[in-house]
Amino acid sequence: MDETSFLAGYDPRKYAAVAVTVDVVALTIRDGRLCVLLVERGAQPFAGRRALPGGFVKEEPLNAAALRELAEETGLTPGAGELDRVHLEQLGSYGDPGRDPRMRVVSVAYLAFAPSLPEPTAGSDAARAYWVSVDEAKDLAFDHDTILADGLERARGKLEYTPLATAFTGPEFTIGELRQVYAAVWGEELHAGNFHRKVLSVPGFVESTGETTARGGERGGPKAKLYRAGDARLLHPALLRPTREEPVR
Amino acid sequence: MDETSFLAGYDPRKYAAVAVTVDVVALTIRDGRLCVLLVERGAQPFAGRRALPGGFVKEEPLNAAALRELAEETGLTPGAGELDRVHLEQLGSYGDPGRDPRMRVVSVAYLAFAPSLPEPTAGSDAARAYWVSVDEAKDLAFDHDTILADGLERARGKLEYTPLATAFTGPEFTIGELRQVYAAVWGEELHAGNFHRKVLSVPGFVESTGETTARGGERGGPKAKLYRAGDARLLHPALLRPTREEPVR
DNA sequence: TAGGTTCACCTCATATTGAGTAAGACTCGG
DNA sequence: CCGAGTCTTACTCAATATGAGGTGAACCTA
Repeated sequence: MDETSFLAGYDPRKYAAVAVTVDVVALTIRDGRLCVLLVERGAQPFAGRRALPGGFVKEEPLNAAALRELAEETGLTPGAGELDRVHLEQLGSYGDPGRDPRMRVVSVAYLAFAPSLPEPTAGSDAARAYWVSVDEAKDLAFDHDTILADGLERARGKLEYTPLATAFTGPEFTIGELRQVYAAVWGEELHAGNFHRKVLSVPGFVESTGETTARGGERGGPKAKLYRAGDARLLHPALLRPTREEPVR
Repeated sequence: MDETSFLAGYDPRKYAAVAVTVDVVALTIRDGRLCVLLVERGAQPFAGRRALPGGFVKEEPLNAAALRELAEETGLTPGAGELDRVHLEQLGSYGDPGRDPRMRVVSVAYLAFAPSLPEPTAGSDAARAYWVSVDEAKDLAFDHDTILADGLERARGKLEYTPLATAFTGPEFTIGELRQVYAAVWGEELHAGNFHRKVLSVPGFVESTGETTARGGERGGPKAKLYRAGDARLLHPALLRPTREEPVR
């Protein structure tokens, strides 16, 4: 059988007993705290419970579906530049039978890093969406607790060996702001002097704009130099998390 | 319409035009070369082309589907212990429209590390499967070239910060054998003295059995001490690849 | 037995890190 | 306007990790 006649007699519906969705772990930093975008579910199952934003994949690539869902829930429009600075990467797929009580659903999870975005405005799909500190994001619907935990662990690791912390800041930032991103994601303070030395010593991590902030910090301190993201895609050597005591056994 | 209302009263057979498969990048080391398990496709599309082993997901978890496909293609039986030492992890999902000419197929790719396994025996499903040096694994069906490349990059990275190199060896191994695993996966020789020092200095990487090999190496040299895998799940500090010259920009 | 190979150590120079100190520049509250 | 407190930036110093190379003895094959 040649390929043409094979395709002609092929019935896709024969195999399709599985639905494919995308779920998005969208992270941002608000007031120095790492936050995740959640939606309130309106219908069964898990009605009233919070969940990660997501939905069915249409005739589009998987990452396009994730970006579309993110745009719909935040009320921001892709293509208008608002989501250009969002970093999006695939996290993994979750497809255990029974993870959705109605049918077999395989969900492709995505991880997004966003600069501080506005609170989703009412009046749209996004009305049910809001940012929640990751510490308070528990008891989510489906297996979204697991997906969120995996996303957080991935994010923490990514900050070690990639310059993606800059995806959480504005286009220009100070070393202190960058340090606060690391502190929020890792959940611990960093030694300011060593961090400063390290960031400037890794080639391609940041580049100076030659400018400084117009004012000092809110609580004092001198004007800080401004930087923008460099062209490195990997940090070498990496910026390792402070002593995780013993390595995971 | 949100996910919930969409799913209510949903008949998957009626609408779903998407199928879910698993594909497996199974790696092993044969004669000092990193090899991947490929199958020869017998049916359209891509009949006669080589492809990664894989197939449709049944009523089972995704990782179980991957292990089942691996077992079917190698002729080994899960549960009989032969596949117990195989490390299996999810690599990622590939779902671009058009990647399969028949219909929308989302494939969840898995990465497997196996000790040197026998050549798949004829007479079974596995008759069409064989190990191929990764250097010669090109022009695969579907987007399997991309999946393989992603798997190789993941494997190379995993060796840096996890003790998974031991998944390529037998239960007991010498430091030299372990070094050859790294050399095969990374594609470059390592400094024997420094490697030896490093492996023994990382807590939990390997533990001594107190035994030595019965004979020296085939080409000379003293009997080597034997080790088994330790209980660490992460290497700290990591065992970094030799200078990748400039970091990836 | 000769020659080459490998293992298990070792040294030494250089990088990198964690911790602490310090000089100024700046803010805010009084 | 003053003083207390904050923050940036830069420095030192010790401990640790890495890259390169060397040594002696065990062991193989020829």
